[in-house]
Amino acid sequence: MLRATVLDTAGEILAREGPAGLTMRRLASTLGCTTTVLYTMFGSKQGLIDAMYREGFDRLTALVRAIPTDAPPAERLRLSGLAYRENALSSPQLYQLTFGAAAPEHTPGADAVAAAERSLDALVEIVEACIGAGIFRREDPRFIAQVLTAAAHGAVSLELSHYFWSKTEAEQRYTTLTAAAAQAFMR
Amino acid sequence: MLRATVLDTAGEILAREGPAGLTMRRLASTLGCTTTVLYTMFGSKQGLIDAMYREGFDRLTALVRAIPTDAPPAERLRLSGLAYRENALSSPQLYQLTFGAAAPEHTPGADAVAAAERSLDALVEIVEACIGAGIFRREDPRFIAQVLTAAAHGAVSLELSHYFWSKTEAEQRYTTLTAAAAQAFMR
DNA sequence: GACTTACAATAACGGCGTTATAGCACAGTC
DNA sequence: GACTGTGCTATAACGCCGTTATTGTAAGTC
Repeated sequence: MLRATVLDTAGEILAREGPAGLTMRRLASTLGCTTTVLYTMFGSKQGLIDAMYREGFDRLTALVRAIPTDAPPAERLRLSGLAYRENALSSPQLYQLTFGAAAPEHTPGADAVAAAERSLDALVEIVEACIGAGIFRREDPRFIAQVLTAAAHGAVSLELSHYFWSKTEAEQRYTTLTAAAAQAFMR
Repeated sequence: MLRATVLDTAGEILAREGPAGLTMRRLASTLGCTTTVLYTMFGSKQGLIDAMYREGFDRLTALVRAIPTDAPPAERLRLSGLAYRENALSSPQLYQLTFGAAAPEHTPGADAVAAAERSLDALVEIVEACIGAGIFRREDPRFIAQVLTAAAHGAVSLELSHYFWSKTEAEQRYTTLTAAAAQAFMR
């Protein structure tokens, strides 16, 4: 039983039926195996969620890293903002998992935290490029990246809360807020 | 058995032991009653969560409404931003409940949605005052309030995610982001 | 006094995370 | 070839969960 297969199937169940549908028994029966296998592979359900965590962050990291580094810094920043939202909307359940909304009590392990850090690092590099190009003021790039992430997360998170406000203005709210956050650091 | 007593106790359990500790059986035994009472009172666990939802939003609404309306609009806006964060930090579990992080799958009922709307309305009024005072441009006050809320939520939500980044800069991130969001609508 | 209501106690249903037990198949090693 | 470990299987159990049904009791209302 390949680890990647298990994680893929878990992701499918999560996307199709939500967090409550993702149980160890259900995952095992979908895979055609027993729960024992899952417990030897991940240790616990928390271990499984942790692994999905990692995958969710790694996916975002890959998207941001796919932006050509030779593009103008402002364009890289814009594209990373779009990538963040598109990634979240394309697999909302996984997104809510990575940001604690789908698995409260979780307390991610060291691996998951490291994956989250790596995802932030990708944005930090772009922020540094913007500072180098004179777009941003010379401030702590990590702090800037955190504020930008908070802006993106706030808009996307409320957009995904599926009962809040009209959908039609969601994109406008997102671009307005992320642009406002970036503007705050421009010289 | 008073409804308010039940909700208070549920809130205490939630705050003390987190979402996983809040079970119907546990709540009943803490109250010294049987689960039957809870089910006749709330219909289901979802009904109970819905009621807590309402309470969480009503609390925020009350805090914002407590800001004196004769204060300068800019000051009212600043105070409402502080109130939002303080309310979230004072009862983080309830905050995460109201914003879907502690009870995924929930799909709040009409009452809960109405309470959320009322909470937004309180901010809309302040935004309107800011427009009237010439601080904000003449745009849809509801849209402005939504973007401001998204900014506040994004910063607080990541602050509460308890594994993300350093705590020490949390306040600075919050004020920076909310100020940036407000700045975007100033003339 | 009859009737409704709110509660109590008890028990059950199926599902959950998790663990234990026991057995089977195949790899590598001596 | 025998031995050992490893990965899997099947089965079952523990205690918890949300939820419901049954039965009974006490208080308040008409």
